[in-house]
Amino acid sequence: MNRIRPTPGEWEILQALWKLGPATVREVHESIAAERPVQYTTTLKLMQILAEKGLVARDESARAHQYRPAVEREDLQADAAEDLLERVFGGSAAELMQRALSRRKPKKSELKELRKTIDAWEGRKG
Amino acid sequence: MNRIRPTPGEWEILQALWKLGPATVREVHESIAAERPVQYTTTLKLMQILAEKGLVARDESARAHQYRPAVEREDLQADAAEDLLERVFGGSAAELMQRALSRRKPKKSELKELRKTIDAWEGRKG
DNA sequence: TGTAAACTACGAAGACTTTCGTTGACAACT
DNA sequence: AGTTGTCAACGAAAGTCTTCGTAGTTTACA
Repeated sequence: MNRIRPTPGEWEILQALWKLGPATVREVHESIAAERPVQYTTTLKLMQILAEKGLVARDESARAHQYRPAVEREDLQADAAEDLLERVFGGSAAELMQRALSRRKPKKSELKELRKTIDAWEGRKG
Repeated sequence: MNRIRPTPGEWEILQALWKLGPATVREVHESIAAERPVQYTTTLKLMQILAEKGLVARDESARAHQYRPAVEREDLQADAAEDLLERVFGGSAAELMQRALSRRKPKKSELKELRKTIDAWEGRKG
């Protein structure tokens, strides 16, 4: 029940790690710096904090440490989604869905995918 | 494009105001204090901050000021949902959906409602 | 060997958030 | 009039988050 709530900065690092696979600070930093201006030591610090918190693991055998996520992406995503669902949508998934797409004119393919997700549920359980 | 991001404490107040309708600090406070322990002045301070930020309006003509939301609930919810969608789910609504319900065994009625929401979209636009 | 480059570690500033105590005004009651 | 209760305003402490500079170490190489 106790949710892990990475900060926005921490999410950014984690997303980069999931995208890159095990990576050094330098690699993560360049991935992020391609999107927005940020100093190397800022990225480093965030990654050290994540390591302290146990959200990433690191291999220190090489001089440039290798980092990798130490938690399942799906679990963190579920934590985040549930948190929003409860705090902001009073538990109504339909409302969450509706608001998430309300300003966005979802594509047909997206709707199809959503339908498929729901079908999978229906099949799995009532 | 610039999203309004109430803090968790601010959300709590806003939810109470949407539930209660225009209300005094005392009323909001008692609604919240029924859920968790909190001092009156804490609630007051949050509401003053919300007023400063323009997220609530207040009528000061009576001694006990009357507060009401000054922004649309739907807009704030959309801001919050979009933020999560982008930051955590890379824009994939289907994944958001899936994670939001993954540990929850959604009820049939809930799935039906979701389907209805999607149908509404399909009808409104492709 | 000595200088430059690449790293990690560390600390700290500045902003934001939450929480609450204190103060002073006003009101109600005795 | 004096005491008690309710209210808004304010300030400030404690915690968190982001950001970056500085220091010190190791590696590369001229």
